[in-house]
Amino acid sequence: MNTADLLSPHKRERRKQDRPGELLEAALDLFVEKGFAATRMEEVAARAGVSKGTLFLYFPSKEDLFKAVVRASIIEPVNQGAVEVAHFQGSAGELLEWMMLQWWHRYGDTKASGISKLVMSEASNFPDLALFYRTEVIEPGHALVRNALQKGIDQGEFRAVDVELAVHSFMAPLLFLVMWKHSMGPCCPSHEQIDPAAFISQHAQLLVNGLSRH
Amino acid sequence: MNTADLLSPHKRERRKQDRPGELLEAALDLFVEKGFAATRMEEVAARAGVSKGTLFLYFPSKEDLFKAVVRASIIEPVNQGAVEVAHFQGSAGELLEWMMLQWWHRYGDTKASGISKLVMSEASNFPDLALFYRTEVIEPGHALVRNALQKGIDQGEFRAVDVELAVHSFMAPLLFLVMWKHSMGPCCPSHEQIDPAAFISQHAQLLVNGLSRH
Amino acid sequence: MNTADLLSPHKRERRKQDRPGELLEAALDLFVEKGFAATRMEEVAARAGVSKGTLFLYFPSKEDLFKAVVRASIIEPVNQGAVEVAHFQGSAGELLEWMMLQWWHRYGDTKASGISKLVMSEASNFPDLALFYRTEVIEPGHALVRNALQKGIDQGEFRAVDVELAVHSFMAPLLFLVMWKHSMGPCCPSHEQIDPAAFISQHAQLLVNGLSRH
Amino acid sequence: MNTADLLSPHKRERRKQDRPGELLEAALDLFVEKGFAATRMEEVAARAGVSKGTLFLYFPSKEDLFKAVVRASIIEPVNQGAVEVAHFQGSAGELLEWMMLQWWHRYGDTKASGISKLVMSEASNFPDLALFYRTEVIEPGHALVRNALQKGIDQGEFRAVDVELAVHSFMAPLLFLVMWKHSMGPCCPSHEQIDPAAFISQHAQLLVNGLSRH
DNA sequence: CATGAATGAGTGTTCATTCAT
DNA sequence: CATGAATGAACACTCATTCAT
Repeated sequence: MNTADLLSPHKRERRKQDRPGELLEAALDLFVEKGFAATRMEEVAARAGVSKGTLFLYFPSKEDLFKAVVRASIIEPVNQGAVEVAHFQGSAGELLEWMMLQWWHRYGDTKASGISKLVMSEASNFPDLALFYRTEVIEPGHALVRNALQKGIDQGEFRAVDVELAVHSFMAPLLFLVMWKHSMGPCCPSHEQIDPAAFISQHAQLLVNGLSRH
Repeated sequence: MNTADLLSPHKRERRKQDRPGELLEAALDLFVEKGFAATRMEEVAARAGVSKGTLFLYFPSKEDLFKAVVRASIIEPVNQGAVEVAHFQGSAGELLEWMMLQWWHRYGDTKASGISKLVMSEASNFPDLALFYRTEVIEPGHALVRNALQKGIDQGEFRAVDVELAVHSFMAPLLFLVMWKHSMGPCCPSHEQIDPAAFISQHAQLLVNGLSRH
Repeated sequence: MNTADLLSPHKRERRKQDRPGELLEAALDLFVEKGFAATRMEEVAARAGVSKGTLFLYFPSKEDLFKAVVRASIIEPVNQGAVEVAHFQGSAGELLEWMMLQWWHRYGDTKASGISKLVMSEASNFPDLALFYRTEVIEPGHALVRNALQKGIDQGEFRAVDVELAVHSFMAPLLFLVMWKHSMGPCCPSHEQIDPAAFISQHAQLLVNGLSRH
Repeated sequence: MNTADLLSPHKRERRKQDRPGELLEAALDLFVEKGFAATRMEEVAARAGVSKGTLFLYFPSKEDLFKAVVRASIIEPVNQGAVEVAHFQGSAGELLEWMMLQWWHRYGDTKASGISKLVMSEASNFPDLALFYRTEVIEPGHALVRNALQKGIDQGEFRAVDVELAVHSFMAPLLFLVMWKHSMGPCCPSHEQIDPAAFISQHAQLLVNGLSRH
């Protein structure tokens, strides 16, 4: 046992405990990059530095691995978001712009956003996954936006638009950015790339402006 | 020879000319429904009522078939759109709302829109297809929107926003609708479905309102 | 009908009569070049300028075509040889050398020699063809050589060697040349090519010299 | 664990190490018997007692398997030959006859000689294999014969013939025997079979006699 | 727990052969 | 007779999954 081992004891043991996480990490990368079908179990195992057999020790099938990846990658960010929104100080318009930018920085600009692309891409082949995603991610997310909008309307800051539809007006550009980033983005020359922060800012201002009584 | 034969002579010959179209139709259905990888060539052939060999007679490989489906399904709507826009009479704001609704009725609400979802889902596996799609579909489409926006700005109807970003604000909800329709949509209970026309109308009005000088 | 047609009347008709020959010609080329399995019926038809269906009109199967090619390409040269040998004037040694050179110029150096390579390559898959080849080609050929050798022995020009074995000593280099020409030859740099005439000459002289009483 | 296991421990492991050899053995049999195209991978696997997948675990494609068979079957005999020739005592004539007989017993009369027939049959479809064969097999073999001939000439035992051509005079009957054995041989009645040793002996003597100064 | 050799069902693709026109 | 569109059996190759070690 050398110095390094002394400084980080139980190295091997910690490794073992992280196994599932490392496998999910590797799988997320590959699923996002190549889609479900084009991702080979052996490649996932190789990227995680284990053998093919070990991967099946933790996840009984490719489909299970896929679902586990989606479930594991999704839950955390959503909960975080709810907490932070609660502490926001400012007008409803400011809140909405802030939420969109936060969403991008905390999730959209993250590797984890790849699973949104994944779910949208593969939902028709995995209906139960789509259901899970809607329940755990979309609904809570929509609720946050819905509340902010409703607050703006109730306070007389916004006009009395259809809140449900307005929610989608706020989510659409975010999901669009995510899809773009994971599909067409890599194929575009740099001068045609979208600047996410600038786009979100302007889009939010257009919407807030459009919503506002004048 | 019976009456039917007299009315449609050369049954086999007529069949032959329609083959490519019938095959592309069947392939579109299946690709949209199950994605590229999960679609089997034999199933495509079967749905078109021919044998596996016949399919390969017209398309030398699965990838070629896929690309042909994309090209065939997309080129028509794009060209149509450009023509119709040219004849529109009205303000820039009215034009934009009209364009969005038209896009939905002519393309988004059509089976063909499934290939937009397909391309976004599979772009990373078919880089050349992504390039084609960007060049032949996205760019022309963006140009139409860009012109409408610029006209509105030039005429003093709109504020001087970043046109490039505003283009995405107009496209995002349309692509979002398409993705939703082909992924989450089928899993949602009817009362949570999005009413596309209503959503587009309100979104367009929010944007136009947000863009307008007051 | 134009002048050309007047000069060569029945052009189409003559064409029809030659069909089998043209098909066999095309098939010979391809079989020799690529072997039985790698030759596609469609390619044979294309080279002969007819459709695939027409080819099957004349030869009921690929195997039949192959056998017909072999049979057609073989019979002629052998008969020719026998006639010419009968008129040769000179010693047994001179006759043998002359026969070998003639064999090369009349057959080995000809496209038709490709079928010898073919037969040797594919004999195990077409036993009946091997039998036919042995009966129609090898036996008559051997008989000519055998006679020449026996004559030399009877006349006291040659020593009393085993004639049957000596026949093979005369044939081996010729068949070797044919195989070489159709297999390794095309892959060899020119400076390593064998000069057939020089080789045959020296080989014949070595054999005749070795056979001779001194 | 029983006695058998103690005597041959790690049964599976031993199996694994032998796999490539067993597969090459099975493939050699079938390639020689049926040619490259007519040999099915599944049959090779079956003959080696493994599944189709296992075969592809060791050889990535049919072509690779074929090339591996050629290399494995040929390299050994060639190296062996070179060593043995170095120890030969006797005249150049005796050496040449001995070399021919050795070639037959060590290689020609062996299953491995089937690949010489294979290479000649398939060379045009596998140009790189032909190159390999020429470099690794033909050239070294020719060098041995060339040296023996040159030695005989230098020592005054042989006349000053063209050595390069004489080399072919020695190789031709050997290759002829191999081709015969694998093509026409099996179709011939026993009384027409060639006695290889007798044929080689007489051919060698004819050549040596023909080469000698008298 | 971990390994990696082995499996075999599944799929894209080819091509000899048929037959309606 | 000639055509060429259509067929479907056959085969190379892949990869998720298993299991003896």
